[in-house]
Amino acid sequence: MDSSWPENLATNRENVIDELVRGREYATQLQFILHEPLGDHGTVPAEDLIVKILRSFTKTLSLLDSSDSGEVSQNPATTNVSSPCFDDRRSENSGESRKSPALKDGRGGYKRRKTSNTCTKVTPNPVDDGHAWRKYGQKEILNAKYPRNYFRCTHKIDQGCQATKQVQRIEEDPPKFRTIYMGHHTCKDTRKASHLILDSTPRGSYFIGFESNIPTKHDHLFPSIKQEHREEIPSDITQNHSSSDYLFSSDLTTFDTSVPTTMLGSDQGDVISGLYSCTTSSRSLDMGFMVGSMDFDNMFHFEDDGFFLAQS
DNA sequence: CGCATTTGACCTGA
DNA sequence: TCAGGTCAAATGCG
Repeated sequence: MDSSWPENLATNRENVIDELVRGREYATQLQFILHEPLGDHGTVPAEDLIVKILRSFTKTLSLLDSSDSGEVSQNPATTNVSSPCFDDRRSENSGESRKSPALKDGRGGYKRRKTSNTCTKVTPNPVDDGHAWRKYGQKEILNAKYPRNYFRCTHKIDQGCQATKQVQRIEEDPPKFRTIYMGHHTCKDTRKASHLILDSTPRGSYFIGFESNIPTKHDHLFPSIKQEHREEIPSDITQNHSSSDYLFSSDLTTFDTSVPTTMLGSDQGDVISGLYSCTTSSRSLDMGFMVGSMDFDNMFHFEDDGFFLAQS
């Protein structure tokens, strides 16, 4: 971020902050209600709050959109910042556009995605985002020491989930892995939600847990991913920072808050920006929140032009 | 036997 | 033209 937001953006920025603060308040109220679901709040107020929260986010996004935040996307893809998280490129649907009739083996024929709408994350070890991934390719990259690994959601076939990610080791000594998320999970991966709920609920607190810093031996690079499913979140999540990382990024993101909500605005923002560089050029925010025992990721999806309730 | 990974071929965008 | 992204046959593993 360079410190120079255009002046006319200053107001916009204030508005954005204002909206975010408001949204946070709504979320806090909602959290309160969720803790007493049987109270006299009933479900209607909760839904009402949800609507307000969504509206707040929408407004924020549109503000950001209008200001065309020049702060982000100037980062090259090689940094840990990248363009928007939500990936609408999937409309082209890589696999389905195989057309070339004269294919040997019937291979190839896909539409290569453009490098847009991705969310990049750099971590000390391959991440587990709670989703099930299946490796579908590996490629040596020019000028890169390590090959890049390509993963798609395991539910691509059965649920048509279009989420993919690329994982590449970028450093050896302090091990560093760059994970690029693309696409949007449309699958219902109940595993993630249930784990998160189970793990976090008892604590009753909130906190953003990201990377598991448990040093893994990358004997084969992505032990966790290889299993292609579930790295469970160890139940001793308290003593270790939560082991799975719960991203703040497109879809793979789950916001595991475990810090008092009052902290949400400031400190965690730093944490987030340190690990993730998901850019939200507005339209592409897709975050999942863990509030109390509720996984927002299962409730909302942030779509291109707003949000919609995905039900719960 | 079913499913995941490996790996070389193929295709596309720059 | 080439680097990168994806496909799918072959292979391995549980």
